[in-house]
Amino acid sequence: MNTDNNLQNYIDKLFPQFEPALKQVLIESGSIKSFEDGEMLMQTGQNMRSTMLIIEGVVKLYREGEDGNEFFMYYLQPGDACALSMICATKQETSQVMAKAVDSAKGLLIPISLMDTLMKEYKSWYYFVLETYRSRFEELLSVIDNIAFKSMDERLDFYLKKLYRDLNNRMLTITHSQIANDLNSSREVISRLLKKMEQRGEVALYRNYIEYLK
Amino acid sequence: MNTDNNLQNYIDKLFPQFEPALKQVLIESGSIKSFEDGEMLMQTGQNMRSTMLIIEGVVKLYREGEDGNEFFMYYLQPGDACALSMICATKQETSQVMAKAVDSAKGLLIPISLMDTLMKEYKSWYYFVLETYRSRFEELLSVIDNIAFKSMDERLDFYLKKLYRDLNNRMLTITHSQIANDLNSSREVISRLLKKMEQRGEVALYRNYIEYLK
DNA sequence: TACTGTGGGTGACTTGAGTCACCTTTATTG
DNA sequence: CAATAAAGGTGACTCAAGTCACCCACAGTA
Repeated sequence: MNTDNNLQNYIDKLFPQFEPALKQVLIESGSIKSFEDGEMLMQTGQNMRSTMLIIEGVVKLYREGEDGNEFFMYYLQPGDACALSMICATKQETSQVMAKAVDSAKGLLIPISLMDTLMKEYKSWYYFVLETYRSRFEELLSVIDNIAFKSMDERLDFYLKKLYRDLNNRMLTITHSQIANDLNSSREVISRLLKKMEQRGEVALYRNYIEYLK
Repeated sequence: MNTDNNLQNYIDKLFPQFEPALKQVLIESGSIKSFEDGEMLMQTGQNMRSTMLIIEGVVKLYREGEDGNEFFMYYLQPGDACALSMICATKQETSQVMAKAVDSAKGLLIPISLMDTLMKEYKSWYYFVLETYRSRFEELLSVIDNIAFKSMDERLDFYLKKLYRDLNNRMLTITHSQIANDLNSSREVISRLLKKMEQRGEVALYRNYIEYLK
């Protein structure tokens, strides 16, 4: 299945802005790796040997607290790259975050040894990397806004909206305790806030999923 | 005062890793700008025409809430660069944060038109930029850790420790309400927590300044 | 069908932190 | 020196959010 042809298709579709020579290098040197539903792509403290471009599925990025808490940061979509893997790869640093596949996902692994050359030789790669940094940085800033300035009900609404947009589906298959986990809150609190949202007609609640109506 | 000779000294001292040719370019194309105590170097929404290296003083980075709240993120020291100005400069984006001079500060402005060339031509610049991204990204992650997982007293301790380390002085000339501002809390809360820290012998409290003892 | 595990609901309670009102101390300045 | 402003202290109150205990509903399965 993972023929060169297959990879070529992915790259053409997801990275149309890359120049042909760059695409060729990626096809020759990159390798596809598949991840099962819920599998970790990256763990806190893990050493990084390659940078990764997401080509299928959705990847969830978490920050891990000292006591094992998880805190959801953002999703990566096909066409996105892990900003941290790019930065850390160059410096041989270890990961500061956890990445988990939502459903199953596929990534294109690029050996770190290539990074310097790609940056130098291919303008479209250079801009892609900068844009990756910029958008992840902004995403982090909006995360900070939320936890610094907003209360739980606003954060919950923001979270559901992000879920709806990033997964492009009003039916959010998620349980209350998963949400509580992602927001570092507790199930009861989330349940109560969801009920209030339902009373305001912003969501409809079902077992194991939520319909987002805003 | 701002002779080429002066700038040469700054660059030699703060960026010894830069190759001579790069230093020469920076001297020829950069310009020094001075900021007074408390002056803004950057405002939310402002357009960026140049990237900035800090060469004197300390710069405080804030995130601004919708209702005008400020939330302190981190300090920049001489030898640091503003990561956001680097990223946004390339994309002609507007600033997402506020930067304020602590005491007086000096910055070396580099026109954005130079960025692409510098990245391509000078390896030491390229690594400098990547390292800037990486360290700011990590700083943001630790900010998230703090507000997501920690309670006010831990955040206060973390804040004071950062102040002590970054300004390299146990005597922290800051008022309780300034701290409250930076942590997006209120003066009374900070005063009470400080008093508890004092009782544990972790700080000594005076009018207008705090001695950090840990 | 009865058993069991998971998702979700709910009332009662606790607590960290923000707010309000009002006070004292200290520094500045006309 | 009196007036004023800013820094800081304190008790009382409020409230969002976390915790505890216990409940029911539903689905899978033995």
